[in-house]
Order: sequence, then structure tokens, then C-alpha cells
Amino acid sequence: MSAMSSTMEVCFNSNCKESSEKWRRGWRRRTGEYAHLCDPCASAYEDGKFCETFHTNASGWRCCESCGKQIHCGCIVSFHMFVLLDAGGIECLTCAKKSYILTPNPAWPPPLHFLPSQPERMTDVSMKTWGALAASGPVPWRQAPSVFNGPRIQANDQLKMPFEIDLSDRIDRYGLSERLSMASPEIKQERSSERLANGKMRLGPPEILQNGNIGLKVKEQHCPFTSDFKPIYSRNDTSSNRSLGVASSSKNETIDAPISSILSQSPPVSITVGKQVFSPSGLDSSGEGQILNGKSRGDGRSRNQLLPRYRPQITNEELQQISGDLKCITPLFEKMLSASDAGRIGRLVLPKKCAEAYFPSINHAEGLPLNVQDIKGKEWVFQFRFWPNNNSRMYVLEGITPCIQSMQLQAGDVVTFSRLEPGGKLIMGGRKASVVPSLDQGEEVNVIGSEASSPGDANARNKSADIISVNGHMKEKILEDKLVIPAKRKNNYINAKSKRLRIENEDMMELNLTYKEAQKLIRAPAKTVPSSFVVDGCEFEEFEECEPVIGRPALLGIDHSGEKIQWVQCEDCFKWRKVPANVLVPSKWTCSDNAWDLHRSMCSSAEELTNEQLEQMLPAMNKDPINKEESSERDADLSVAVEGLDTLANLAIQGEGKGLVASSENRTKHPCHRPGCTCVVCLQPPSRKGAKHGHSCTCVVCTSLKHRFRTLMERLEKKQTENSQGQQSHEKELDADACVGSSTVKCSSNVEEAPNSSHAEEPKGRISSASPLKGQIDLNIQPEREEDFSPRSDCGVVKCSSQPGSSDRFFRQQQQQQQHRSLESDMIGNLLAKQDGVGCVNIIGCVALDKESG
DNA sequence: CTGTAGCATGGGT
DNA sequence: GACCCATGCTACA
Repeated sequence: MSAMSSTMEVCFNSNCKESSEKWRRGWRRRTGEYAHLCDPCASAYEDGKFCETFHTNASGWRCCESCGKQIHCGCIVSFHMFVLLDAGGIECLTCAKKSYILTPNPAWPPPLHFLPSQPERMTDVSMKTWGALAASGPVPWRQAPSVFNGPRIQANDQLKMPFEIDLSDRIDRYGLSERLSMASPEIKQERSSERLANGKMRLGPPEILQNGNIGLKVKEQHCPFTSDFKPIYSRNDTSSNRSLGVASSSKNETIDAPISSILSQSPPVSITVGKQVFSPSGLDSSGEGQILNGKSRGDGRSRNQLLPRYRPQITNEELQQISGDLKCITPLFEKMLSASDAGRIGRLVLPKKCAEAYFPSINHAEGLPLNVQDIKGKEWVFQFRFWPNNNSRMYVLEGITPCIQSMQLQAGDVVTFSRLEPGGKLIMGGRKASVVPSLDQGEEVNVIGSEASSPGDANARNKSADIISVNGHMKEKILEDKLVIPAKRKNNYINAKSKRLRIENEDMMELNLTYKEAQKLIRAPAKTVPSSFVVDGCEFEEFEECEPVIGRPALLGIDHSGEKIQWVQCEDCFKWRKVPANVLVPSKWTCSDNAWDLHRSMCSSAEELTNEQLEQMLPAMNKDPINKEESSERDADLSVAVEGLDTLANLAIQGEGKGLVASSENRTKHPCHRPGCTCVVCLQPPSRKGAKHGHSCTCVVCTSLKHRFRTLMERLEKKQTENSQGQQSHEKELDADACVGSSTVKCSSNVEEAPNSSHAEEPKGRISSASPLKGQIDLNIQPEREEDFSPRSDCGVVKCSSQPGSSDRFFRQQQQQQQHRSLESDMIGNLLAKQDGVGCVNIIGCVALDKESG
């Protein structure tokens, strides 16, 4: 700071402007450079009298809450002369020193690109130390003041806060650095002995609380210039007015930062946020992995920092809820409950590193019982154990189901593990995914459909958007509790890690949709004239190179005058309006579009339908589990009727094609061909050189298609007959099975295989007349699927649920499809010659035909 | 037949 | 390619 230079410069002090060949270093500027001061100004600065000398008439003076000394708060010069108190006000550094709370003030974003060299001490000691800490193990300390996670800090950014240097200087000036840099052997020894005793961690020295001054003891425990810190996340209740505060921007702010970044960037001081004192530490008693018999547990990897997804994202409120007053809480880690975690098995798979770092050491697979207290104070005993797994271990916590249920957690929610001081009691908390606060590094838990999203997780967002794109606005009621997407891990948690979960979430769409319904809702976009052709009496409508339009579904009805009409729901007010039956209602339709009833061409107009009438029209609403609970809230229910596929989905839920009238033409729609499309059009003949199929094409594909179509008709006909006979029992089966399928609507049959010959010989006319799918067959064929379909799956409709297993099955189905597709072109000829079946309709109306013998 | 415990599998990192 | 871990599988009670 007092370095001299002989370069002729003007004093940086605007009130001085002396030119001098000799200048001295003053305060650190935002650029990272130092203010060059003339000798007198530098002296004033170093004496702490700069502002008193030059800024007496400036505003921004405040008094130290403790000693009353005036400090020029509004000045960069005095920026490091004071600390912000949690309760407001400031404290001069001298007083702050007395309370051993050395949290620097929040600073501006560090000048990444203008970083001057670090003062040697900081570089050599502090930074190395912290750098070493960052890589030294799971860091059960993640809290950091907002200053660290305001601007996103990358872990490897060599950030240097301005206060780092100056603070150390100040500390030096106040004679603190000596003390702080003194790594007491006693303390070290104490820490070592604390790490683990008898397999149980001693988590924090009792004396932390004994003197009633957590902050004080914490400071002594946290020698900033040693690499051996004890992490204490303490609730500095009594000394809050003496704590250096870094204001938390919000009460519920999550205090989080990449550990490595914190450790590598933050000054080695404890930090208070709210009422908490955050004492950074790379290691706690377990940070290096638990030590048993003097030997560190865990492999080398376990000493790496926790994966972001396991870093506790606990909030102040949660901490307060957990710890109460005068207690220290050390957030350890957290984990999003997977389907299996939250399942009936009651096993929570613990992240290995976390288990080894924070839980007692276990040497036998049987493990040991672990007393855990939930946030309500209820004691639980879990069995902490492991399974050998690939030369490794897989740690699980058994018997968590009651606790999970007690906390009303489910898959997607988060369980948190913290440690309560004194005593080191494990605290298990829970967080509903839908209430997760924003997290650092863009890690958030999102509720699909909400605006909350992780900024750094485009993929996750996209995935969410994918779902949204299907759901449109999707039913919030469904989403609220079910559709929870964890934002991501480093790249994308949900996208990469939780593919199953994602699929499961998609399953949660509870989308019951027959492909007949899908077909009726698909149409060519405006200005697009679909080509049509007839194959074996089946009229196809094809519009390539454009996205299909999902028409707005409507409910068929008959006017009081006996005229056929359809009821269409306004997109804005959700009132149902009557339009002529032959009208093609666009997917986006509002009352203002109601040209047929001008009296009801405004949303303010009353609805013509009574609730009873509507309920009659939507009888299935009361059958559906979801809609059942919503049936009493018709408005709320209707309010979620949305455009496009969302509406499609909703309508599909509401009934199996009841009253759906969206297409004016009874054609099979084949919207567009995309990569992966397996329709007969996209599937080139085995030679792969053929042109697209025309209506008179007699290639093997088209021939097979015709054959399939007949079979489809036959099967559906049989299925319908059978359904009408045993629908009730069948529904029970479906419920019991909890959906063998997926969000892909699938048609399968529980009908015995019909001999192929009969298919081929089936009179065409009979099929056409008998089948409700006359003239409707999608061209998308996935002939490979055979093992996917439960014989108990309903024909043309499938219920999807979040049941574990269904998603996985679907996932595997998808994988198998992919694999099959890669072989498909080679095998298509043979396959088509052999296959028959009824299909699977996905949301865009593609039909995958179930392979069938014969 | 059902539930559970323990291991195996395989996608993801 | 090793490791993690979600979940499937299966023997067993």
C-alpha cells in the first residue's frame, strides 16, 4: 500500500491533484488498481484520516454502533474501515476486531480482467490455503454471503475481492493477522481429535457455545491462514450486533456458492449472513472423509468437493426452523428424492461422498442405526448401510419411508441433511421442490411451467419447455405437486442425470389419448393444402414440410333446435361457446372469434352452458383421478384448458373421444416427416432408393400397410366389443397396473391374436363400416415394438402415471425403438412381411404398430 | 402371492 | 474407463 513509485503522476485524490514524481499506493480501485496518492494524501489514508481530511463535507458519514466513531461509509476510501452489521448500522473495524468478526463488506464484482498481482501474503498463504481447501474434500460448508453468489462466480475464476487485500492490510494494521495466521497446534490437535471419536463425529467443540459467543469461538476455530478449519455454520444470535454482516438480499435467500469458488476466492474470514456466521472451511470433522483409527475414509475422489446437486441449498428460514436459536447448524448435503428413494422400498440412496463424509464410518454391510431428527424434532432411526457395488459401495439409508411421508415428500423433493450443534445430531429436513429458492450457479428446482428456471440450464429449461410444449400451460394443479424438474447439476441434472425422472414427469401428464382423438385434433396448418390419397379405401391426408396444427377440440352437441353444434372453449375466459358443428375451430380461439353468436363474442358474456350440462358433456372428468378432485372446481379446471396439445391432452383426459370434433375430414393425418419418422412414406423401400409412396404404390411397404390396416381394424373392432363387455373390470386392471405404458398413448390389445389369414380375408367394407377408425390410420409405423405392451393395456388408451417402472419401461421402449430404428431400414422388408398389429399413437399422431406374430 | 433384501445392470458423468 | 447411482431383478422370507 505504501509502495513508492517515481513516476510523475497526479495524486488520485480529487481534492488534492498534486503532481508528484513520488506517489504511494492508496486504496484499491474497482479496476483492481490502486489509487496513486501523493505523499501527504497517502499518509492521511494510511492513518485512517483520509476521509476526515478530504471528505468532511461529503455525505455518507455514519457512526460506529459500538464506539460511535464516525466513518465515511459512502466512500471507497473508507470502504474497509467498517463492517456492516446484520441489524443495520456499521461498526468500525476496531470494534469489529474486538468481536473477532472480520467479515468484509460486500464489494463490487471483482475486476476479473484487471487483477493486479496479489499481495504476497494473500497469494502465498491465503489463496494457496484456500485453493488447497477447495480441493481437499467435501465441504460441508456452502454458505456464503450474497457477495459471493451475486454475480455468478465460476469456480476457477481467480477472483480477488478488493477487500481481500485491504482487509488483510487492515487486519495487519490492527494487529490481527498475526493472531489469525497463527495456526495453533492446540487447535489443530483438537480438530484432529474431533474428527471422529468412536465412529461418531464430534461435530464442533462444545466450547463454541459455552462462552455464549459463537462468533468469537468460531473465529478462533477458523484460523484463516491455516488449512485446517472447522466449519461452523453458526447462528450468532447474541452477537449479531457485533457481527460483520453481509446483508442477505432476502430473508429467504439461499446462501450458496460454489465451494471451490468460495474457498478460492473468499477471504479467510467468517461471514455473517442474516444472523448466521458463516465460517468457511474446507474441512470439517468429516470434510476429509471420516477418519477412523486415524485413517481417512473414502477414496481420493471423496475428497473432492461435493457435486453441486448435493450441496445443501438450505435457506435461512430453513436453518432457523431446524436449529432454532443459539444453535449451530451445519448443512451437510441434500439430495433430490428419486422415484426409488421416495418409493415404498424406503431406501434412500445416499451419495457416496456424502455418506462417507458425513455419516459414521461403517465397515460392514449391515451398517448401523442412525439417529436422525427431522425438522419437527421427531426422532427417527434409519439404518445406514451400504451394498458392495462394482468394487465400490452404495450407501443407503433404510427405513426412511415414514420420515419421508411425515415430511410429505415425494420424488423430486429434496431431503436435506444438516448437523446440529452441539452434539452433532443429524437433522433431516425436506423441501418441496416447488418451493425451492433460487440457487447459486443457476441451480434451481423448477416447477415445470413456472417461470423459475435455472439460468445456466438451458437444457433443463428446454426439457421443461418440451413438456410445456406438449402441455401448453398444462394443468397447474397437476404440475404443482408432480411435475418437478430439478434444474440440473453441472450441465443438466434433469436432462442428463434424470432422464428417467424426466420421462416420469412426462408420464405424469396423465395423458389418455386415443390415436383416434389425436387424429381428430391434427390438421394441416392454414394455407396448407394437404394432399390426399386413398390406400385401400383409407383416405390419407398428408402435409409435409410443415408442422401440424392441433385444432381446438370441441364438444359435440345438439342445439335446442336439433341442429348439430359444437362447444368450444374460449382460450381466455374458458367459457364454452357454441359454434356450428362443421366449423373448424383453430387451436387458438377466443370469444372474440365467435362470429356465430355475437352476443357471446366477448369474454364478459355469460356462458351458455350450465355446470350440469358441461358435466354431462364431460362425464369422464369425474372419473379421472385428477379431474375428480377438480370436478368441484370447474372454473379452475376449465381455466387450465389451453391451446394446442395441452387442450388435446386435456380433452383426451376428459374422455375417450367423446364428442371430439375437430376435423372436418375423416382422413388420417400425417402431418410431416421428420428425422426418425417411420411412416411408410419416410421409410423408403428396402433399397432406400425408392421415391415416396403414392396412393397407387404397390411396394411392400404399402402392401403391408394395407394389410396392417385391415388387421388394425379387426383388432380394434374386437377390442371394442370386448371393452364394452368388461370395461369396468378392465379399468380396475388398468388402475392396478398403474400404467404399464408411458405418456405415449399406445394401443395394444388384449385380444387373442387373430389369424393373419382372417385379416387378409376380412372384407374391406365390413372393416370400414364397423370400425370407428374408418379411413383413419396413421402412416407412422413402428413395427418393431412387441414386448412393450402389456396384454392388459387398454386398446387405444393408456393411463400414464408416475409409478416407478412405467417410466423406465417407457424409457426402455424408447431405447429399443431407437435401436430398432437403426436396423429398421435393413429389416423393414422382412419385418413388414411378418408384422401386423395395432398401434401406438404418440402425441403427434404417429402410430406405432405393435408387432404381432403372423 | 407379496414384500423385502441384496445384488446387478446400465446410463450418465 | 472408472465411478456413481437410479432402478431393475430375483431369491427369499
